[in-house]
Amino acid sequence: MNQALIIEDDRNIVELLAIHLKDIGFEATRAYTVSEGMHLGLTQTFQLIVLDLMLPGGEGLEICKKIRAEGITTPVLILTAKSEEIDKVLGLEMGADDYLTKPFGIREFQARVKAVVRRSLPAHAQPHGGAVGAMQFESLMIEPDMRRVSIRGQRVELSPKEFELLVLLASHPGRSYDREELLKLIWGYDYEGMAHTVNAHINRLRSKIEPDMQTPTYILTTWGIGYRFNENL
Amino acid sequence: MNQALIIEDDRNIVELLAIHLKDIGFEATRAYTVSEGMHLGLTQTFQLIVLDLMLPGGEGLEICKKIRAEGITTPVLILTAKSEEIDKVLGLEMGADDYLTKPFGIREFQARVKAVVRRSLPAHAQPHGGAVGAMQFESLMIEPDMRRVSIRGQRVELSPKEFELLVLLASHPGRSYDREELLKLIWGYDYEGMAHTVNAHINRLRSKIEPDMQTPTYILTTWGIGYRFNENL
DNA sequence: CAGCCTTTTCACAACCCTATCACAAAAGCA
DNA sequence: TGCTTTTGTGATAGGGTTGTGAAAAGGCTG
Repeated sequence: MNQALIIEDDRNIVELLAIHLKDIGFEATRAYTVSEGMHLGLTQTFQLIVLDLMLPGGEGLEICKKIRAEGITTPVLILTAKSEEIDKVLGLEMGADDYLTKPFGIREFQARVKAVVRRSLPAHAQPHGGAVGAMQFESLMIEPDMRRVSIRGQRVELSPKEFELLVLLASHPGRSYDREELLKLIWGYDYEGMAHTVNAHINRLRSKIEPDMQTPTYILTTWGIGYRFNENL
Repeated sequence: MNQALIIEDDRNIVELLAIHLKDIGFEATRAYTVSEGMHLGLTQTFQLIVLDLMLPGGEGLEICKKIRAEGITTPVLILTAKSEEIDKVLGLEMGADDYLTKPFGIREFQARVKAVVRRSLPAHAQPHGGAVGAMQFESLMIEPDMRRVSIRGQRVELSPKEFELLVLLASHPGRSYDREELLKLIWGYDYEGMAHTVNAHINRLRSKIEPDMQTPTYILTTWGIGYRFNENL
């Protein structure tokens, strides 16, 4: 399994990241301070480093700089608070590969991790470009790469949230997600909204893709829990 | 598949180039130093060499010179920082076929690669006349090779950015590109401008090719994401 | 079958995103 | 160099999306 180094002082976030890194094939090593992170980063080998910029006891960027100075090319994904957007430039100049502003959605985190890691691999190890990951269920076609959803070849206009919900659910047919989980995954790990919001979005999504709203074909309700994508298609 | 040699010390750029060379049919061999590059360039056969001028441990141009001295005619595409424009003359005199200043847009990189490689092939291997790869959508005709766009046979004058945007979008109808992606592809891999800039260009482009600005025919908006070319034409 | 809890549906205000215009800076050209 | 075109960005108006309340409908439990 791939090794990831998380350098972040907020333990809740560390565990959250660790869990979702595991989903996509990473085992996480944890560092809660700059010195810890620096030490681990220089002495062990990782396929990914996740680095919080705002760390007590030192500027997070120093780690990035130092690691690059040592000739280590491990992809680095930087986490930064919203107000520090200026650091984007700085981060990329220091050798970071991508950055994410808090609070971010877990799905976006996973997507960015996959992207930077993919870039770090040699070209011949790349999965083929184009329509990778297209999914079809009866007359519903989902093409995440093109950001297109169509029914019987006819494109359906989905809002960002609707699209993300559909892709997430359709990626794991039969698995039920409760509303809190969906909020974490799509809205962000510390989103302060009501779970009820998810209902409204599912409702709007269904109205766009379901032939019959009374008896949904694709997005089913797991009563008392949340929603799932129909696994019998 | 064609073989390309990339000689460049920044690994991020190397991988970026490798990925996009693959798009246009090249398999990349990587060299991170002058000596590596020199050795590979002299001992293996490539259909393309991409060479960074600013390499640690030696003048990049030496590689070019040496290779040409050995009678190797592989097309060489030179990468150079903006301030070193003087080197253009020098590079071309040393036997380079084209050059590109950093940061460059991925699309431009691909276009230049295609151009130098095409020039290096014998005349009978050339694709036929100018209209190769022309695209027509209703009354809109796009001829990338001739850098010409026309509506009902009437030529439309597009600025460089407008033209590139149109060709890129029209090359993948139905696929949505977000603004950041367009900036990367057309403006350059580390362009630091605002995504909002894309809006302005799309707006100007539309005003030149769309019959009705209120309901665009060709360039559609993917709300919350970016733009796409109409796939139903 | 009644009561309670969950989900669905609808409406709407606040918010965010896009379209558009204007203008200054930058780049290209003569 | 001076002129023209292109380009980047701010400001603003308009439109779509989103979050939430409230009521209706549906399912579970005793």
